[in-house]
Amino acid sequence: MNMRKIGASIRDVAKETGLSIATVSRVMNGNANVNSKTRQQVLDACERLDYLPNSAARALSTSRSKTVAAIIPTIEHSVFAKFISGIEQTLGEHGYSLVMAVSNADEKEELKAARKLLGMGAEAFILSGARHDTALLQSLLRHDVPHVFTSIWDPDNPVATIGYDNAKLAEEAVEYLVSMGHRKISVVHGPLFESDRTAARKEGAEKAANSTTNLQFFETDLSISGGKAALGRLLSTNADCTAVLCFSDVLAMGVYFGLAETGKSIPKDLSVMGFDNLDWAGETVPALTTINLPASGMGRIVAKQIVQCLETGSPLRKQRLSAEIVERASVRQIT
Amino acid sequence: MNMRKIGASIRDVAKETGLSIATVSRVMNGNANVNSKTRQQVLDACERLDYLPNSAARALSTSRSKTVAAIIPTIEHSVFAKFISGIEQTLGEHGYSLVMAVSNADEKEELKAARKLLGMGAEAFILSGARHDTALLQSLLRHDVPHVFTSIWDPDNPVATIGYDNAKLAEEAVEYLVSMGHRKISVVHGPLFESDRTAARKEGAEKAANSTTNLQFFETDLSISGGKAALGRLLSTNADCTAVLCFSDVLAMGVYFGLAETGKSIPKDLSVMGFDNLDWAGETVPALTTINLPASGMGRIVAKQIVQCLETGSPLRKQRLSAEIVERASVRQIT
DNA sequence: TTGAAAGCGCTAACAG
DNA sequence: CTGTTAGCGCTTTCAA
Repeated sequence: MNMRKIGASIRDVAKETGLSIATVSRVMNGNANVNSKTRQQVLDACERLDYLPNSAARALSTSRSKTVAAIIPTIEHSVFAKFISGIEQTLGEHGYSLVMAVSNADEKEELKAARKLLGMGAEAFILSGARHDTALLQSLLRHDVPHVFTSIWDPDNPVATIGYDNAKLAEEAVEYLVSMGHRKISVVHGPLFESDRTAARKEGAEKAANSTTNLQFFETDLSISGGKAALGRLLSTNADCTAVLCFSDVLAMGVYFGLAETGKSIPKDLSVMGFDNLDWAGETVPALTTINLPASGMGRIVAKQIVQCLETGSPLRKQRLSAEIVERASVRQIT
Repeated sequence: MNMRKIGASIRDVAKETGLSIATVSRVMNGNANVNSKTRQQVLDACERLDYLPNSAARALSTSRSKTVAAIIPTIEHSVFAKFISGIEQTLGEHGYSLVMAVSNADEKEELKAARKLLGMGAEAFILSGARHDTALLQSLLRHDVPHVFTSIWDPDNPVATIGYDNAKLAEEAVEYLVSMGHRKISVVHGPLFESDRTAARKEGAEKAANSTTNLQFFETDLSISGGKAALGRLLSTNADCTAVLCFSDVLAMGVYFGLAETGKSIPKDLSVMGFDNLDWAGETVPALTTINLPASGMGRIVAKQIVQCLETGSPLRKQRLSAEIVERASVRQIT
C-alpha cells in the first residue's frame, strides 16, 4: 500500500519486550495497572526503537484527536500573533495541540478552512468575532463541536463569547478624549466589512458622541501605511480636529509617521490615541496613550476553558475581559 | 468507548445512497472510475448528511497525514509571522495542512514539540536555522522524514537549507555603510545564543571590518525596547560612531525612538540601517534603509518544495534566496 | 497484573 | 463502473 513505513509500531515494542500490545498501550497511556518493572522494560524498548505512538490510530480508536482549532483573520497582526501564542502554549501544557488556519477575514475561506479542520478531528473551535458563515455554525452544531467567539463580548450571543467589549471600550476612549477637552475628533479604523470588532468600536464611539462632540470616521487599510494615508485625508477633510482616535496602535503608528513628515508635533498640534497597547506603544515618542487589550491573556483564558470543557464536559462560559486606558503622553489636555 | 459520535461516516453515506463504501471512497478521492450520475448521488448524500471524511482514519489507512510541521522560534515577530503565512497558504493550495509549534528559541522545547508533531504524523519538517538537538535530527532521519533548515543558506550543510546568506548580507551591509563613508559603526543585535542566524550575521559583519573600519557590537533583546536600550548603551560607550547597523528593523525602530528622545536626528547626527524590511520600513521618518528579506516568499518556496518532495519523491534542494539592500533615507553619505 | 480480540473509519487490492 | 474485504496502529472490554 505504502512506502514510508519506517517508524516502530506498538507491535514492535511488544515483540521487543515479549509483552502484549495491550500492556504497551497501558504504559503509553499512564495506566496504573502495570508492574513498575514491566513499565520500565517497555519504556526502555520505546527509547531503543524511537517509538512514537501514532496519533491517527489513537484518534481513530478513541475518537479524540487532542487537537483544537483556531481560525484567525490574519497572523500578521501582532494582536493575533500574541493571541495564538497564548493559546498554543496553554493547550500544549494540557497535552493538546493547536491547529490554526487563517481566513483573511473572508467568511468563505473561513468555512473552507473550518471544514478541513473539522475533518482533521478538531475537538473544539476558536473563532474571531461573531460573524461567520451559517454553514460553518451549522456544521459545528451538527457535529456537536464546542466553540467560542473571541475578541468580543456579547452576553446576548447564544454562543459563548470571551473577550472585551469593543463598543464600550471605544465609547470610553471617546469619553476620555472629551474629558481631555477634545470636541472635534477624527477616528481612523480598518475595513468595517472585514471585522465586526471594528464595526462594534465604531458604534461605541458614535454612542459617546453628542451634540457638542463631533466625530468623523476614516476607513483605511489596517496597516501603518493605511494609518498614514488616513492622516493625509483627515488633514484635508477634518483639518481643525484636535485629536485622532485610532482603532489600532498600528494605525496610530502610521499617524505618527505621517505627522512627522508634515512637521506637526504630537500632542501639541494633534493628540493621538491608539487601541491594542502593542509591545512598543510605551516606547514611541511621545509614548502612545492607548487601550490595553490582553491579547495573549485572552488566548490563555480561552484555551483553559476549552481544555476544561473537553476534559470535564463543563460548558463554555462567556467571559468579559477587562481592558483599560493606558494614559501616556500622546493626548494632551485642551483648555 | 466514546460519546461524541455525531458525524456521519462513510458507511452512512453508502447506506443513504445504496452504494458501497468503496464507491463513496472513490468519489471522495476524486477517482475517475465513477459514473458521473453515481458521483452526483454521493455528493448529494454527503451534503445532506454533512459528511466529512475522517482524516485520522484516512491517515491510518494510507500512512499519509497530508500534514507538514513547522517549528519557529516565535510567532510574535512579523518576519516569522509572514513566513508562516506563506507556508500555510501554499500548503493549503496543495491540499496539505500546516501544524505549527513555537520553540521559544529553546532546543529542548523544540525537541519536545517535534516529537509531538512527528507523532501526529507530520510528513515533513520545516526548521529554522541549523542548530537543533541531535536527538531531533536523529529521529527525523530514523523516521525518514524530509526536513529543511530555513532562514539560512549553507551549501555545506548535509541538510537542505533554503534561505538567504546571513553572513554575506551582514557583510554587504557593513560594506555599504563603509562605502557611505562610515568608519566607526555600532552593531545592534538580538541574543546570539538563541539564534545562529544572528551569530552568522555578526561573523559576516566582522569579516567586512578591516583596519580602517571599527565595529562595536551591542547585544540586546530582540524588541523595540531592546533597540532603545542598546542605543542608550552605545551612545555612552561608542559615542563617536556615525552609523548603527541593526540586525532587525525592530531594533532599528527602537533606535529611532531612542534618538527621538535625545533630540538627535537621523541621518544627520547618526545613520541607522535595518535588516528585514518589514512592512512599515518605508514609512518611518526618515524612511529606513534596510535589507529586504523575502519572508513570505521564502515560506512559499519552502512549502512548494516540500509538496513536490512529498508528491514526487524528488529530494529537497538547497536554495539561496536573494535579498538586497533597500536604500532609503536613514543612512547618509559622510565626506 | 497481563493477554486476546473486537473494532474505530477509511483505502486499496482484487474480483466481478 | 461497482462491490467485497483485509488491514492501517491503537484502545478497550473481557478473561485469565
